Amino acid sequence: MSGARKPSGRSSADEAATRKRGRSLAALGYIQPQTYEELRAVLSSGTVHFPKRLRQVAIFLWQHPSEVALGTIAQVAAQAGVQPSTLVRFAQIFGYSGFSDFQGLFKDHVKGSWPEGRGEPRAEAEPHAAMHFLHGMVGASQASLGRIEAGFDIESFEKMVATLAGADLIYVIGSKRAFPVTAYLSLTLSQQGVRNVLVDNVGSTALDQVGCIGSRDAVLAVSFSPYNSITPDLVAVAHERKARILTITDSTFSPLIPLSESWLEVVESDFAGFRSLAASLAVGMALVQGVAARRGT
Amino acid sequence: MSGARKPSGRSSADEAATRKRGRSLAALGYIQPQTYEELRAVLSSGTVHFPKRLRQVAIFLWQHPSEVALGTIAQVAAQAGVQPSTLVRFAQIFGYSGFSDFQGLFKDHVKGSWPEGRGEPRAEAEPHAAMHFLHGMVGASQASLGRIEAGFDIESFEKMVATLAGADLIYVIGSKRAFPVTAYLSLTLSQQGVRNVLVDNVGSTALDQVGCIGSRDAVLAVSFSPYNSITPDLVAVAHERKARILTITDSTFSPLIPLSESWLEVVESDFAGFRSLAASLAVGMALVQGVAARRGT
DNA sequence: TGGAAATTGGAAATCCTGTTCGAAAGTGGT
DNA sequence: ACCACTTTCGAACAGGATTTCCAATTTCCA
Repeated sequence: MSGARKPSGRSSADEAATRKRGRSLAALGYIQPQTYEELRAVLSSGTVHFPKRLRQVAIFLWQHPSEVALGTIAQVAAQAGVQPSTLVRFAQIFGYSGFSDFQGLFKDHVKGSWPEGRGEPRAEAEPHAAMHFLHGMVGASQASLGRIEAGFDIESFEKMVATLAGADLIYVIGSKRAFPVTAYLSLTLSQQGVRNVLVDNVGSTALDQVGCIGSRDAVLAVSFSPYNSITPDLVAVAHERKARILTITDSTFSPLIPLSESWLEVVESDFAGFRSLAASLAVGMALVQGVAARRGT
Repeated sequence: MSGARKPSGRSSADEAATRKRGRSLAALGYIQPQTYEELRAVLSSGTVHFPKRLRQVAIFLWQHPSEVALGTIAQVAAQAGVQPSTLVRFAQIFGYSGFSDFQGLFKDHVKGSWPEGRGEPRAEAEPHAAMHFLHGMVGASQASLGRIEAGFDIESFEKMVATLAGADLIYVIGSKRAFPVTAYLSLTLSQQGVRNVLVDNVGSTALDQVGCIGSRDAVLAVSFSPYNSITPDLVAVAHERKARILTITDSTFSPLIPLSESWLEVVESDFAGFRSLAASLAVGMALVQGVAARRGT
């Protein structure tokens, strides 16, 4: 619906609005912005002096484009602190027949900025394509980080620290995307003087390594979906050998959870299919610090 | 907004659906995914075998999340090539009362991945000591990320992408703290179909590996201070063999810079001696994406 | 300060969307 | 080949969302 603007309805509504309002804002000669960037340009030009409520709307549109794109008129109005009809009026000032039409601008923008994971790797049309992706990646990382602290399971965290600190030897396990995390965990643990084994499967010796795990050892496993790596297998072996399993994973569906004594959920955002590791690393560092602090005493 | 799912409505609808469908798909025990990542985890787990139309839906959801978030049910159905009611059924299988509820998942995801004026810098007091370090680590990561975009050297970035895209084979080099970064770089490059060699020095074969570098190859080196690792040596060898050297490092004093054709400075913050890798990873991902985009044509 | 014009708030009316339901078409097993 | 069951389709219905309209309020100018 909203994606396709109907030219017929627009022009008639436009005329009607202009006729009725006489020399009001609509007559100031704003042409209908055809893209989100055009709209931003108009809003930021500063030449427009809106009355109070409409200014409020403009500010909200500026600051929360995604809310506008995703929400219904009622939701947007509530968040902006205005009446739904005010939004419609705002849209009409810019020559649109109504809010839905106007909203299409925002939807298109969000859609366009959202590189679909699908086939066509659109040739970078814009010169700032590189910056845009970097920005998106930074945004994904920050989103991941921002989610950590809300609803963080401190209890599990404390239990994990205690178990790790009490363990004889710590095995750190993770493959594919999780491997960078485990590599850094292992490095920092060693730097803190905490003995550990990074199960990296070099030489395909991982199974033999975990075959040596004893009941006084702990396993720190990191695993993300899809859970098709060897990590679940390795952890299963460790579990059979009565090691204490501690897991960092990204959903409650992880096959590691039933095997784990404690676990933490860390959800990473992605941008265009490239996933952040920022949150997992931060949580991991916190674990290492906690363990080092306990051991150090 | 739609983000707030109504628990009351959900449970009753859930029960009703389960009762009616008997031992159909809905009874297989899928719990309602609460986040988009969880949903992806389920879909990618491969354990689910949908009938034809529903599989079609699953594939479309996977490939076009933004269309789902922004469109109406009719638009989504048309693009996916199914009936609107099929989408409703799909949503109900996962325990949602209908499509609107289900769509909220996608809206939240798009909103979350959208770098937007994040609201108020919530200044909640730390209720717990363990949280303090986590908070510090998150802060360090965010500080690192925040510094990237200011003063980012787009020109160098573009040159690096061009060189990498034109290279015959890419050698990725990094030790110690930089290793997690290079490991992830190598992984994502491979996933994008870009051939590369991760010089990990397993078996102390790194020098022999770089001894094979040719003049049409490129080296992507990541190095942080103190520069006392093996990385400068390896890069020096590569430089002698006329390979094109590209560097990500954390200061202009890095010994790699004189050897490099282009370089990027990425400064990471630390907290209590634990250094973030968030910025380096974000920049690295951007590089990979750029290379994949160029090669993809 | 008075009055006219512009702006705003709110409710009613309309349009459209999402959901439900029964029938038809597939599918697999005996 | 038949039967039971699942899946898909399409239309009717219900509910919400958007728009319109008018009264109330505010602003601005004389």
